Amino acid sequence: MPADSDLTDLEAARRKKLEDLRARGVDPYPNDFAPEHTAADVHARCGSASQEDLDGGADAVSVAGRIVGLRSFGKAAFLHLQDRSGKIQAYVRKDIVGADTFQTFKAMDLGDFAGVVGRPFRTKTGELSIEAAEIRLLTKALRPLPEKWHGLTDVEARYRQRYLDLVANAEVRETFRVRSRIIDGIRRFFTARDFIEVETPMMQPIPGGAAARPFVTHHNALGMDLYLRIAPELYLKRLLVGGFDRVFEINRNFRNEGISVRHNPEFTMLEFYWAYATYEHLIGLTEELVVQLADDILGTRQFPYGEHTIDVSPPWRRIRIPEYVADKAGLPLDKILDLDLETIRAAAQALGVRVDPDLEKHHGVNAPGYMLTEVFEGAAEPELIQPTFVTDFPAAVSPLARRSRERPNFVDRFETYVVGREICNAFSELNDPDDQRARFEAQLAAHAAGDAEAHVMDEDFLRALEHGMPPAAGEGVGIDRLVMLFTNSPSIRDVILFPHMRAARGLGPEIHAVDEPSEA
RNA sequence: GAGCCGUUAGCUCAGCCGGUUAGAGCAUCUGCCUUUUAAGCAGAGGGUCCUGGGUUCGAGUCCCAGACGGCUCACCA
Repeated sequence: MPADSDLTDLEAARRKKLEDLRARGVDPYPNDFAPEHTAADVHARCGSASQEDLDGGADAVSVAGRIVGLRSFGKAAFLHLQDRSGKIQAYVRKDIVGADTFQTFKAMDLGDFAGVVGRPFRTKTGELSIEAAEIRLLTKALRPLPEKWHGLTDVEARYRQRYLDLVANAEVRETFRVRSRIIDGIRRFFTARDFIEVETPMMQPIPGGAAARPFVTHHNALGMDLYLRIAPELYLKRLLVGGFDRVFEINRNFRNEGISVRHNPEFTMLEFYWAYATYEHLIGLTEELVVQLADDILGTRQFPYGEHTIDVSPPWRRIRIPEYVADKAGLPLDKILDLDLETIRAAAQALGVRVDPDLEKHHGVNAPGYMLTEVFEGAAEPELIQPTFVTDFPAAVSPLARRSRERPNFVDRFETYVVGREICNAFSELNDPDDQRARFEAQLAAHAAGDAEAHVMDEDFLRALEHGMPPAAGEGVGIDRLVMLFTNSPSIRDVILFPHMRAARGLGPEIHAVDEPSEA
């Protein structure tokens, strides 16, 4: 217990009550009260009942929750209990519960957990309430709740002490309920289509499947470095080789990159692979998935996001990268399709897009493809507000995707954009092991030239492809961004319960690794 | 990583051009109060003004450095 001098007067008052309760033989932390109803149960059961109905003798209910409102008189009080379902008011009278219980009740504060047993009734203002025949202290809270009217608004405190944010802010609770329903809806969507859910390694000896910088950790017993995965792709494809020809995984990816309103170091991805399908099938499936989630969770296909109204009704708009750039820049499409560097450079100029000056150094012969993608993203992303499928990516930026039959410099791939953000990335999968090896080698060359995020060679993956991977299409969906969209949340931190922050002074980590990770 | 902005009581916030003992509401404590719902009435207590330097007769206020946070940009999904 902290020294008295370290306590605020609010904490000291609560500890005094704690000691007084113990002195009177009241356990401030019991675990023998089992509520039979939630607040919502009581409202559902009695919500339509009139005062006369209830006076006719309603059955007693028992509820438990945190005291989030308390209006106390001399010998009676009203309080609101909040549980997972919502709030219910209780009315406590000294002449009903008895002097001893009432004395215990007087030691309860805003923020304590309490259990109430009693019959529902209506107050004279009409609010459904429980007339307490019994009230129990279930947990004494030693620190006060945030202010009842303004709640907790300090963003730093909201993220660092999410538990207080959840207690104080109903819309935050709702956001995370929606998140849960989205993930549940995705599971049901895929299992209904005969996909099986799998879990592949989060710690990988070779970080593959995406272009990103990984976190490194170290396994002491094996004496080897492991990487937190940046994507599950190469493992899920191994499962296609193994005969699981419809698989999905919902799990975390980790990328050692910047933090922003759209980026958290760990984020949740849905990835799924569907054998004998193409990216065209995935376009239809993606529309179906999002529409079903919108119908089930929001009950509408038009909903607000910031200043926009998003409409997910299919079919969604489609844009082909070469056509878009040629058209916007007023340059010939055939030159773009040939990946003519000077034409693409002219397009960047015409569209006012600044391209990475190291592109050519890093990517060599692949540079035109990278540059075209940058030009497109720079020019188009801000206007991709309604759901849009962007197709015809250059093969150079898609080392795991199948080449387009009509446009061999391009691949059968799409990204889905909503509100200027990528939320899906999908393609027909490359299953030609020799082409895959050549693509890896181009990535290795880019890495050697200075691209820290280039893919690395994975010989076992190539060996698996040599055993034969069925033709397939695969897709990744950023769950956090989908939840942002559905909950009208401006920051990814609003949809991640415990987003990453710098260590707070005095509350930072005190554990240090015994074995330091070896130098990468 | 860069620029801009912020940090005052448990919470939400005032605090003017640098000038008495840093304020308010809620919360807390004491008293009264058996249908309130931001309950009410009367009184009281509560501060590392983010941290460390500096300027000044005097710093919450001005300057410098740092910590943490927000926004924008960069990287990226």
